[in-house]
Amino acid sequence: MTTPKAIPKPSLQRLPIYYRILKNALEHHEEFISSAEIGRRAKVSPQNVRKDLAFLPEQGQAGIGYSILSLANCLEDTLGLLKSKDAVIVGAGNLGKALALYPGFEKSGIQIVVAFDNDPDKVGEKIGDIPIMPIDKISNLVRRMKLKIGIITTPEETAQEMADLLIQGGCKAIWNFTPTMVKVPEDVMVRNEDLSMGIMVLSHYVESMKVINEKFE
Amino acid sequence: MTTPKAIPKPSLQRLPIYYRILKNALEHHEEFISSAEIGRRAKVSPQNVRKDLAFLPEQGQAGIGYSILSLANCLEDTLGLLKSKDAVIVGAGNLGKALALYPGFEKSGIQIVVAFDNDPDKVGEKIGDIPIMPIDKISNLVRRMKLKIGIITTPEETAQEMADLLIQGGCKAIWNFTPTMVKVPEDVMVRNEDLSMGIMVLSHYVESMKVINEKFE
DNA sequence: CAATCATTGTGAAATTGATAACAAATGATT
DNA sequence: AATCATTTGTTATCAATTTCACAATGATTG
Repeated sequence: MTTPKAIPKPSLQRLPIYYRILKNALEHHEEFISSAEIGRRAKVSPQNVRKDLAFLPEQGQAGIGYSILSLANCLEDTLGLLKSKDAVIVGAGNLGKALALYPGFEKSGIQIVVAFDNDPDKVGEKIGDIPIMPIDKISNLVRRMKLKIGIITTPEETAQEMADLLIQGGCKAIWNFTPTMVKVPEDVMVRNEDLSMGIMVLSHYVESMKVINEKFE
Repeated sequence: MTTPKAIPKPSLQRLPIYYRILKNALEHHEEFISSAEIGRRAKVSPQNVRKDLAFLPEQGQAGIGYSILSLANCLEDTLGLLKSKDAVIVGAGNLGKALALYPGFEKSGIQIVVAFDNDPDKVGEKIGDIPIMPIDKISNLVRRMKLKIGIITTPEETAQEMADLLIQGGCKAIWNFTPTMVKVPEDVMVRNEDLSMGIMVLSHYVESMKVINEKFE
């Protein structure tokens, strides 16, 4: 009934940072934390932290701050970290392997349950405990296992094709590590994580700084 | 004298997307492209595309659009993709290896020239052609080789330490793949690429969608 | 060659996000 | 019990970004 007002993207992207800080604080047996302290650690202004947290049902206590435990639980709920979710990786190259073995996913409740590759040498092998299957099984398996999250780390030429197969199988969220922008229906979320884009931005910064420095050197 | 007005961050982050689209169009032997078409492919409004491109020296032609070749060249210049730049990876784990071998960097003019790790078994080995050196050599080597770009893929506990060493050696841009927010001086750009953050955002989407779907199922 | 069409560049308006400011709440202190 | 310092939630303000609207421009057409 009361649509829980959608969280704006910038806020949503900061929530995982706060979550990380809270988990860390918990390990140090802290109990309460102020927006000022969260802000210091996350490099965000305290006001901004409070604004972000205002989107959550959890409330802070004036004079005290936020209960770290409650807030962390609340974030786990909001970010959907509690229910463990299964995901699939398409492309068992270096990047695919690295992601499959990335320890951070488990902490986020993500479990990679299967990988796909078209290389016959790889099919049948395993990445850790994760079996590698041929790509013509994608749709079927994704559907049968009710997987909703697909990660694409193939060469860019096949990215769209792989995305189509995943969606055909019922995937609703796609994490695309290739430089192509894959096209998806309205109801599917795609996050393009083109790594060379990141390097271009850094590259621009280093370049533009050189210009400035040349004046002074 | 005339400071070439700094490009706002949101615009800067879209430029690599446009660049990718232009390169793609070039391969299809297209010659001119309109802001509307770029926008369609990049999922950005045409006005916004024009505003972004207005930060570049390159101009479009009314009635025709932008010369794809000129604009691509201009972007290569602006993003510093022409001049090859050397970079360093700290942390020769799975992710570090995957990045070191990632083919996309070369296209962006980035060359990984050396990796560092504290594991004595890894030191002395190579990732492709890239030698792995002990971390106590970071500052020295970075300084001697005048490296400006550092990529951190160590466990999160050591991230800050590694960043400090890189900066001590003269690095001006740091790409941090650990979940920690590293602190850096004003003149150093840091890009935090916490992968588990990405998955949390997707995870949130899948969760929030479930709520909606449950109403209809 | 005039009229039309597609498309850019840009100033103004609207929206969105961030910061500042402050009343209300809470525990600590005197 | 009263006061003080701390810290939240919220409203108002400010800044950045995006969208809107349209005049200006150059190609195309009859």
